[in-house]
Amino acid sequence: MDEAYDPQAVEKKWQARWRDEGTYNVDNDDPRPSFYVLSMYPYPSGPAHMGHVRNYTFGDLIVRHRTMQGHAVLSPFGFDSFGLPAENAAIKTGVHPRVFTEQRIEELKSSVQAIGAVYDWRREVRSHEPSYIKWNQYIFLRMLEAGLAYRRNAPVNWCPGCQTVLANEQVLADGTCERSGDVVFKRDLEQWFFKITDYADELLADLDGLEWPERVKTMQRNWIGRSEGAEFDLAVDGDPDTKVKVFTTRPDTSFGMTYAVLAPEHPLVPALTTPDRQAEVAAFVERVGKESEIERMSSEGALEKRGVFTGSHVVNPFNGKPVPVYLADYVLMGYGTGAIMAVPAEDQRDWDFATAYGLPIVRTVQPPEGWEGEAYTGDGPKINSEWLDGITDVPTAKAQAIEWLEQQGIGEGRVNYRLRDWLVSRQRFWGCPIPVVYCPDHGIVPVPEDQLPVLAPDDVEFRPTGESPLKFHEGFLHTTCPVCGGPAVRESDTMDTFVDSSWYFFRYCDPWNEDAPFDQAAAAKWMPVDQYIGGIEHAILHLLYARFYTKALADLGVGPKDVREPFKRLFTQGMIRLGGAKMSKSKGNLVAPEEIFETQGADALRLAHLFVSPPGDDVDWEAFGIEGCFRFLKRVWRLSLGETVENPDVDKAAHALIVRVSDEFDRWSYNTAVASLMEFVNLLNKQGATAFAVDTLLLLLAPMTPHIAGELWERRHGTDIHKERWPEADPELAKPDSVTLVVQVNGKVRDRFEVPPDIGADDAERLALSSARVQEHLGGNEPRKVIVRPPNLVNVVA
RNA sequence: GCCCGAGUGGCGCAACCGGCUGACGCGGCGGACUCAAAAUCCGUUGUCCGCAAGGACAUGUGGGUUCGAAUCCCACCUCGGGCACCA
Repeated sequence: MDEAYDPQAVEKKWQARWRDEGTYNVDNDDPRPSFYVLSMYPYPSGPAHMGHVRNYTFGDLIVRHRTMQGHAVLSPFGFDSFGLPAENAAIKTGVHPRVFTEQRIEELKSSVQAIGAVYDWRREVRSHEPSYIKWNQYIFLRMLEAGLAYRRNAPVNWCPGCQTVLANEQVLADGTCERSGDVVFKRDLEQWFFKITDYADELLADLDGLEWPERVKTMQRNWIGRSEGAEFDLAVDGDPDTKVKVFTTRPDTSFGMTYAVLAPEHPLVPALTTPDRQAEVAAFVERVGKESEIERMSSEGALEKRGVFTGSHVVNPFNGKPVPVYLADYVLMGYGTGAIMAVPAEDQRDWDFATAYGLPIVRTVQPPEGWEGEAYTGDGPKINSEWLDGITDVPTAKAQAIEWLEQQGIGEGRVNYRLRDWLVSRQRFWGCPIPVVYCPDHGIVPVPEDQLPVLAPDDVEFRPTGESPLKFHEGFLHTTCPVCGGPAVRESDTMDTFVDSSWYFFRYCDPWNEDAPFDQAAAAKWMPVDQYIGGIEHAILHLLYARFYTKALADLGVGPKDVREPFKRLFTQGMIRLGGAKMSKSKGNLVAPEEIFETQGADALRLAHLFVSPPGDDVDWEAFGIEGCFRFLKRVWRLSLGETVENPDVDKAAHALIVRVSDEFDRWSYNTAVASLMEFVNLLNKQGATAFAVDTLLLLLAPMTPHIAGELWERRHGTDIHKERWPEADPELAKPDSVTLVVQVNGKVRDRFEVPPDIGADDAERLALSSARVQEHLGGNEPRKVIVRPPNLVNVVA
């Protein structure tokens, strides 16, 4: 009994057992009801940090809890093992990215196991392995075949110092290259895209059915950015065959159009520029072309410098009046039609521009009485709008304007999205090669399926040029055309690593499959993921791409037809800070989980993560009550191995505890669940521990602190607690014998009574009025009113 | 600027449906054990007044609804996050 709690010994023993026994392996024909729990697969960056620990603690708790509840729980793990850091390391040290990456994987894997988190390791997936690359490429080709993957010329970030394209993430906030410090500018290049915009509407609509945090759904809605409006033609004044197409969300305001604006890159700019405006327009277009995205998007800067008059006019089809055509840097070629009608009275930005350039302002919506603002964007009756006048609300006017455009045959109702197609090609080595070749005679030719995977060669040289070594590897580059057998060139770009992470959760269902990315029936058994867990930083990119992929796979016949959303429930955990700052390697303020494993142990650390705050909140490491949790576990240890007593009151409390903690687990209220267990241990220390109480305590602790729970249960019973069922309370015993009746006078607590839970209203009132303290506060007067809420409260109103 | 979210002891937080504010833990204070320390255990701990019994005041600020508000409504302040020329 005097043996002290030794977390290191206990944790090592149980981790080895789970690994060797495969306790949490689960087969695809498991008859129990299935449940899929998944933590986002990590980029392997070395040993786990506190963020990982937090993530995997919640995931593991759910895996173990659901298993105890009788589910077959799929809990796989893998690695997002392609990516830039490994390539940068290769350039610096000459070590091949694979060697570098696999070392990091082993480090991360071993510290994930040291947390005590359990997975079916037979299903491990690593995105850099040929078996994954093959099916990643296969899906790409299916996308290509279906027209969902395409190649086109697009403006991308170009760094002149590195002589290469950069990902958006590599461009710093000030518009410079993170590596060379050069100013990045836009350059047109042939790139591969996925047609995610085909799914814009479905991606938006299906958000409604997901049990995700509202803010993540809102972020996705904003990102997709659906707007309804109309598209119509403006004929050029004096040249009616040339038309400028504009998009607007407010066709009802068209009578108030006093000018039109084109993006500087708009193809009609040369045709619309009159000879006398030539020099000024050319200078403006050149200047905007040289501006970084940051400068251009900045709302600072004098409006007078942000536009230029072309010299031409277009005709407003609504009233036949000509209006001047300007160029402005704030009109973007990539959205809508790259041209707008400007209605300064109902759009603040147009108002500002019109004011700066002395252009007229005509209101078409009557602002409310006392309106003192400038542009009015609210609802109201139409004015100055001929046949729209008299309509009292904007939506009706909008619909009529669209109807008119369609009747006239010059425009139509139209929906636009902010969402752009997904640029997936990267000029990098350490990624999944794009499996196509370019033939002089046959153009883009997919690599035949039986030649997959296309693997990058190992004998490459990593040079600090910023360019992919694949581009210089003659043996890789030169191949033959699968169609004609003639000489052809391989694509040397690789895929964005977000492609890898867009379907790995399907592969986990059937990672052994050699004939397909995964078997449909296996995927249908587990998918969608019942509980997905990860960081909020993936709120848009990964989660949107994975949703797109799931829909596309279903439509391609690769995925199960009915699985159109990958993640039914999503939980995003908070960030870990230290002294207010975000915890990160670069800031050097990392607390290594190893330090805790070697002292208080993984169980104490897990418990501290659960206890410190509600799971979704950001937490500060300084707030962690790791000592208190360690102390608590030591008490549990002593209590469980000590003498037990008989005490029906304590057994009763244990039944109540089961009800309470089960409810707290269901509500993700893990911090209060820990508090409940601590309170219970305090009770056992005072009133003595019964055998049932200790067993209950250990069962409830098992998902949270699995090592110590396993050890103590084994010492008490010789069996494995992790094969036990989650306890169930006897509802009769869980009911309290008495409750506290609070007696208030005028809403202030003046007395308390212990009463039976089924006390009647009359008895409660009588008891309350019998209180000397209540009578004192009544001062001899009759109460004006008595509110009775048995069995908890009586409020006497004096 | 717009859209979310949050403000409760010295600190992390709890109070689930409008009904005992501060559970649980950290920290502090006092004590036991010890030559001493660590570990462990016990007590105490919102503020103010009072010897005490007790009382008053307390959930960012100001109003409101209600027998009763941390909780609901209105206005404002502060902090955190997201979006930000998207026509």
